[in-house]
Amino acid sequence: MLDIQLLRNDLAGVAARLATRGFALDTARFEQLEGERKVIQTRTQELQARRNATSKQIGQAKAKGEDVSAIMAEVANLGDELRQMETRLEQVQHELNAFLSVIPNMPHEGVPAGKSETDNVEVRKVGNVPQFDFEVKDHVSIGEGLGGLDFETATKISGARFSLLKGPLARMHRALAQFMLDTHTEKHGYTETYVPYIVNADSMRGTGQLPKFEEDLFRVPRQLGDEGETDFYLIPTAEVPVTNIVRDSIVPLEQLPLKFVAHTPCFRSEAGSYGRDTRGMIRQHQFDKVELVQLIHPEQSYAGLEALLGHAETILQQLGLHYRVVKLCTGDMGFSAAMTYDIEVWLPAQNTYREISSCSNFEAFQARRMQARFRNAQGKPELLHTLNGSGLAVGRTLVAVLENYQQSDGSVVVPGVLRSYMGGMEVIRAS
RNA sequence: GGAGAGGUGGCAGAGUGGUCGAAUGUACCUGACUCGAAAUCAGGCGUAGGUUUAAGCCUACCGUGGGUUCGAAUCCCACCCUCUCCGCCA
Repeated sequence: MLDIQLLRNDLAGVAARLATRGFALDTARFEQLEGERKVIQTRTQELQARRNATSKQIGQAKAKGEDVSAIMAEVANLGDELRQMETRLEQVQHELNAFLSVIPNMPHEGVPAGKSETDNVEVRKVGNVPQFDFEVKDHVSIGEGLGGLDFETATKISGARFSLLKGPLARMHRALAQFMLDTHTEKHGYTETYVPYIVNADSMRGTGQLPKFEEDLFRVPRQLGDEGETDFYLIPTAEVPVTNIVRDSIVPLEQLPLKFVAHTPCFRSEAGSYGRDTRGMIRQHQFDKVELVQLIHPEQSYAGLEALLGHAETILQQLGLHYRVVKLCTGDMGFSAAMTYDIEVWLPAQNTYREISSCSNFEAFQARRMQARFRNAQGKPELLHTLNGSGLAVGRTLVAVLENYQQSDGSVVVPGVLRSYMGGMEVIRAS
């Protein structure tokens, strides 16, 4: 959510910056709602003040045993108008809130302007494109050849866009997650967390998945008595439960930055992605991810983003995988982000780079929705900045390892850093 | 699932219809005393919003939402959460 004060003070400026990411801000609508709000709120508060003063008089008069019927008659007339005004004010504020909550974040000045992913800017390439002296297979062929990847059975059990891992591949999947967690906690100073995978709507609103992107989520209905039926949601990323740790709270200055890492499954409906990445485990309804989250002082958030990006990159470097970092352009960024870097790993079978991590600074956008604050040097509560990034997507990392470490005989070499997590196994061969 | 207790400021804890945004204690800040500290004394100390050049004035907030009333922390209803005991359970 943007700061409403910013819209009041510099509506044209906000509209201009939002336009760079392809969002047309309805300034006329805002001005109309704001104007209405102003008039109604002032009037409402005026009436409330009068009611309060009069009621106080009644109390005092009664205490002295005086007759209060005259004052009572006076205040009786107030009631109707006040009720009307209060109702109207509530409506207008709801409308304003709904209007604000679907406005995306403003891109940081350092974000390149552009319309789509073709306008993203490559920041760096790390490592080299691996060369093969045989025809490379994709991870599906490799995995099925090894007897460890079984989409047919997964489809029987659940349906499309699910996968089933067995044997050494399942173990490598676990090894990857362990390796990532250990690296981030031991080398990068993150606190490991175990969090709920099912969350309430408030948490989804806090990080910006709701109200705009409900169709991307899996919703879990629950019955609570007759009326109070509130639905749960499966998390689409650990960003949601982890960032919401600080929702509605004030963090002491000396505790910043808070750095959390969590390994969770992620659930996405993938509505609207029919026909895309249907082969393999690139795009699934359920996948594991190790997520990095930082809750940080506003002055440090951009330095923090670079650091967090580096933490994610470390994993790929340790695994010996070639990748590149791209800075997303204004038109390609997610709803809540002010700046985003994607890390794209090289997949030889597709002869291209594929996203394996996305690291963003949300500035105060999420914090404002969540009322996540810290106590600044002056002792006043101030909004935090929030950062998060994948460190990394486990399923896609497994894909990258299978494809980049394949050998001509169909076996796969286990990267050195994973071997201790796999009982010393050096090569995965067909059983 | 059954029975009971409870949710008030950073914390503890009063307050059961009127001057209560809320006693008191504690923590914290400022000042006095002191060489300094402790103790003591005095003062200050919630959040959000509106309005104003500003000082200020005003509004809302006592788990959440509704209701009764001229007036609600206080009364009524629903819900959420916490705790205790019993049952069940990984």
